[in-house]
Amino acid sequence: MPKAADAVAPGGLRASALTDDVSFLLARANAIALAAGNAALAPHGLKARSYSVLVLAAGEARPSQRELAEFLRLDPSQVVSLVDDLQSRKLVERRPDPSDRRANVVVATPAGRELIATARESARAAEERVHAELSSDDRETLARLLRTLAFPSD
Amino acid sequence: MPKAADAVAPGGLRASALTDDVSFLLARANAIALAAGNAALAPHGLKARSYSVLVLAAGEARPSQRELAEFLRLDPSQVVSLVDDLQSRKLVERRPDPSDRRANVVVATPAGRELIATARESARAAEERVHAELSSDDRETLARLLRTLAFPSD
DNA sequence: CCCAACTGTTGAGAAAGTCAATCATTCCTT
DNA sequence: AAGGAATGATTGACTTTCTCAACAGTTGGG
Repeated sequence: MPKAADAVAPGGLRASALTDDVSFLLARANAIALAAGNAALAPHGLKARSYSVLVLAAGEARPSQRELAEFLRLDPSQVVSLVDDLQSRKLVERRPDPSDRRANVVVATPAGRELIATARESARAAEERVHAELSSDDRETLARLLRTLAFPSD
Repeated sequence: MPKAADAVAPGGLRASALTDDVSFLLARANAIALAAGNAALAPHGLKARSYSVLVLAAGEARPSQRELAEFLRLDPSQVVSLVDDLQSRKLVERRPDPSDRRANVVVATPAGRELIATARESARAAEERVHAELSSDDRETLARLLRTLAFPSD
């Protein structure tokens, strides 16, 4: 049994109760990944948030703002300013949803798709750095497990 | 009744590019776990942040504020107000580090330990709800994989 | 014995999150 | 078909959290 006071200082907290707490590990891993992602996206004038919106707007799904809010777990008002910003930079357009005139469909412009293409590279490189110590199998199972947490009741 | 086109709308984003992005899954899973944790801790007058500090202060490690900041990935000034708050509620004490008079060691009071004992139950119950769809093995491997992300270079 | 580096603290400003109110539209009920 | 309830987007106010720079006291190496 190692004395409490011994290996305490530099990594002493590593043996703490929180190290077994999945929520804490989730928070810390997320903080690291987020910082790396934001740093990698900054040269493109994006953050993780705006990058996510842009990716979704460039996809097939034609999401409304409410759907973006739900998917990204943001307040609808946050989506407003996120889309405002992207739209003012001509990366994204608000189109009226033909089937519901209350809703806006958010679609990436050609410029937006162009930016995504290059930004995605930076994002991928950053993620690669963060996951450097995980095998390809590990990454796959991690993605699977996180998916069941992120989207319950499957 | 949903129309045919709505098959895309509600869950349409689930097939999006982000669903394979581990960083995004990390962010969303964390948001869910954090919300559940904060809700569960609120009745005890705690949030995830203050709970973490209290748990670490109640452990063996006798952390300094700088160590808390590093471990929790917070700015040192955030730790100041976090500890200020807990100290004002007599849950935690600042003790001068005998080996370095610049540093404070943060230690839980008996009242703090008492609170942790009950709060931990709520936290554990909340985590149980979040992880309901994961097997015990899955939780173990998830913890292991997250640990290598959260604490690189092991 | 200095000087650079480090700890905790304060304060200011930016960013992010929360919440209620409003308008236009749609859905439901009768 | 008309009414009212519910929904999507937006605004604005407010709180919380983040980020930084500056500063005093302390430490340790050259």
